[in-house]
Amino acid sequence: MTRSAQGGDGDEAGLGLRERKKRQTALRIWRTAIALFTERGFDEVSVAEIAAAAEVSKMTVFNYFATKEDLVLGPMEQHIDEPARVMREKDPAVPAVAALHAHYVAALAAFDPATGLSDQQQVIDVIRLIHRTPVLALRASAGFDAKARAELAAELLAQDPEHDPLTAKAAASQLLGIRLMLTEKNQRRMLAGERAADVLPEALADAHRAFALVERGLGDYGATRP
Amino acid sequence: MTRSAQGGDGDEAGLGLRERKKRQTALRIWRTAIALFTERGFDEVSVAEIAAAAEVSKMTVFNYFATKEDLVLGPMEQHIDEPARVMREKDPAVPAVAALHAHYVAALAAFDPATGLSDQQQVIDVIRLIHRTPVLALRASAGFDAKARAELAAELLAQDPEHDPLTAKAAASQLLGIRLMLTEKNQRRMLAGERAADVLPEALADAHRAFALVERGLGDYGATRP
DNA sequence: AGGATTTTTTGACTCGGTCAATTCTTAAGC
DNA sequence: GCTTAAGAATTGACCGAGTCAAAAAATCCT
Repeated sequence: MTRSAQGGDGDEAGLGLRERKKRQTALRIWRTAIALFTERGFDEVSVAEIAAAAEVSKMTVFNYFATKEDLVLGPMEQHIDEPARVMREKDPAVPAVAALHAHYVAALAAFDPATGLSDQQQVIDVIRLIHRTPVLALRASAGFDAKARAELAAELLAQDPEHDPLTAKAAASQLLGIRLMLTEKNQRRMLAGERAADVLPEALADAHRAFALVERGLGDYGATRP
Repeated sequence: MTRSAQGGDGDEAGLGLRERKKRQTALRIWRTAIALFTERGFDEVSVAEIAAAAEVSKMTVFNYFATKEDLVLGPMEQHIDEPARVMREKDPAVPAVAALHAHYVAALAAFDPATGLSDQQQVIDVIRLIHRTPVLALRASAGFDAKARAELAAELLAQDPEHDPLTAKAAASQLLGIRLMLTEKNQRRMLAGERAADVLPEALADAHRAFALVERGLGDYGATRP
């Protein structure tokens, strides 16, 4: 438990042989799993097979990844707290919608995989896998959202205790719902084979429209206009 | 005896012996499962135990309920299409927010279990079970929401093809997000032991505030006001 | 190097869920 | 009323995910 305190998080520098091997093993297992999954589908590959292909025992796989699903979703869970972080670090004079809007647009422009825009084959493979596997789709959209929503709501409340908890949760729900929806649309287009750069313009326009909708409200949406 | 129409059982009139027995078996299994779950927890009861207690075989349980989770969540899945139905049947001049707002308020006033307000012990037991069991909570909030959102978005689009799909999905996401949040708050208060009638006033006030927020938008929520 | 610590492996186990074949029950035809 | 065909329910065997305890192998520290 003594974490040799030298060196930052810089990939593998000065980490000790044990630590380095652990990372290598984890990475090997993960790569093997993704390769097998993309080749034959999530449900058609057993953990035992992955273990064999990665030349470890089944238990070792579960040692590194709590569940079979985490083999696919694990790497994404680091992005969960992003919205809350954006709120925490923003200029207090900037409204919540504007801050998250700006952050999302910046992520789009940088082709951050978390927005769904990415030309990396591995990213696309994982996205396809999630979309093809109901149980993964469920945990991806729901599991994340629940945690992210709670954190964002907590952050909103912490910043402005004048607001009541219900409003904070409602705001968090709306803001994250939009994000999720935009990301899903981008992902669908990437899966359809488009290039990220080609999708970007409409993705930006979509983001503007969607965030504006949240900012100004639904109004009389859904009613026939005279 | 052609069609033995005797039997004032209401539900099961004129259904044939076989059909009646099936329903009885399903009901017996369900009741047994809920009883065992509430007594000892979802994860601490095996399907084999439920089968034994209900005096059927394990296979028969899976015959009536596709998965163990469905033993708890199954009965709720009928309410999924409610929002889409409300939209379909509403006066075209009424905005979407207003229609769903009104419908939710009416459901609250009627102590519809789907709103979280209910004094029935069995309903509360199931709610507690879901809140206590992560995997159930996930499927309850997420699995439903995904399907309901898709249906509502489709209905919004069908009614007014002028609107673009993205806006429809965003609207559906916001409207259902609010519903879910309000319901969760009600459920938490019921689990805390309050009576539905006592919770109702604040639940109504919450609903008004939350739907108003969706109607008018977040605006500059989260920014420090001068 | 050598002992301590941690990781990996092994093998056995539980539980959810599926499958195929068999038995039992019910509905219907004679 | 008896037989027969259709469906349920059961049985038992099976698979995969995930857990556990203890043995075995690797790494770390002095």
